[in-house]
Amino acid sequence: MFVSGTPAAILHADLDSFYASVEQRDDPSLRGRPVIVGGGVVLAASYEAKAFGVRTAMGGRQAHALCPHAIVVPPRMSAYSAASDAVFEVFRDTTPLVEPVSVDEAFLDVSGLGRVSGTPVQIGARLRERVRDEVGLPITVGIARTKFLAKVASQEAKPDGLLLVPPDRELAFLHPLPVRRLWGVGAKTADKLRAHGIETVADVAELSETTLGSLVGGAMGRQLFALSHNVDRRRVVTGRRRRSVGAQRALGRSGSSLSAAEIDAVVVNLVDRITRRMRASDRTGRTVVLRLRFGDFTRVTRSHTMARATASTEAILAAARRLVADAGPLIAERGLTLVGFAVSNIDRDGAQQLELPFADADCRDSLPIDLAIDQVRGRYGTSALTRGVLLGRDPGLEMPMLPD
DNA sequence: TCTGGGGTCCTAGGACCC
DNA sequence: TCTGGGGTCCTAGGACCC
Repeated sequence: MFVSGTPAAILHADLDSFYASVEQRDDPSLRGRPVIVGGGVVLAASYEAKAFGVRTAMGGRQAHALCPHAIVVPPRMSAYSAASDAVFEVFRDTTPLVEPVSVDEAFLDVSGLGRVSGTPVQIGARLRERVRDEVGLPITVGIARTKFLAKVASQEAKPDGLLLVPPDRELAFLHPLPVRRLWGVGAKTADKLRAHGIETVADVAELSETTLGSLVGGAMGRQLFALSHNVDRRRVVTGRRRRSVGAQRALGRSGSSLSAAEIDAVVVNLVDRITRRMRASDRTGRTVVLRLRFGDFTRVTRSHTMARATASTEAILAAARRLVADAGPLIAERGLTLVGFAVSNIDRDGAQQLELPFADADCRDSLPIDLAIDQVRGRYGTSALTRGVLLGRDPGLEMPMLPD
């Protein structure tokens, strides 16, 4: 039996109106005034703008109607990226157990830091002070025993707040909340639940797992059942690997009139951006996904899986062009308003390439580990997998034992 | 409400294999 | 000639998140 001296304590740290706060930090004339970052669409709004009903992802025209005196500034992505790095430095200085959620948000496991750093509330308060003093940004911290409760706590505490959910108050805190607060419940699922008279977390908690599953699908049903009963066993995990790398470009109304050559130029640019990022982060991928949005705002995806993982612009561009060519009739028929690509099936071990210790020429190629396993299995049978040792950049790595 | 850019995960059907 | 069950991979779409 595992006995821990201190109860689990998880912090959810979430920067407030991140992009807009960076703009207000860097330009004092924007402080205290409604600020909108973005042009056609609101990327971020300061709390002064939010007070007028302006929301993230809202169209620019609507935002202007709600708050005509707002100051609209173009996004400065590199400034946000630098600010994010500085904030994450404070996070990692607080505890090594940091799980990034996005540029402006992370979970921190501070269980067991008690003797060194104080109570979770003291740690959270100090974190907020440091981010304000050292980076100049407001940040909200939610503290609880689980990730889900910590996240809900930070949402409740915004802006610029700190909220602890005490272990003996968890259900009282959770049950009155609207279903939208449950992780994974968006507009569609909330509508579905409302149609059955389910409005709050307490309502969800009255249903059986089977009933929930029949309403919203198996996996979602299990998740809602667990969360509504305050069961969340997810750990704070560090070093999570990205599973896809993508880029997209909205073309506006003029997109429909683009020539094939103009579309190709966009395709080349997108693929170039993606493959640069893949090489910079030492990653390779096997599946190229094309994303299209049309004049009527319907969307489709098309994908192609290559024989081996790569970060080569040439190889990925060739696959990308083929996908676009195959979608030609659809594009001609419906008119294009957005084109994007993602490369997924990212090598599980990053860009680690391994050589097989077998004689065949094409088996001596450098292969991603997954593909190497497939090749060995196909060529020599499963038993070879338990004997072999792979050679390559990591010479000591043993072949994984497979269940069969 | 007239819609950006970056991601994650789940579902479901078909092909293929044993 | 007709047939079962289990598994993996690929493709496409959808919902959701920040």
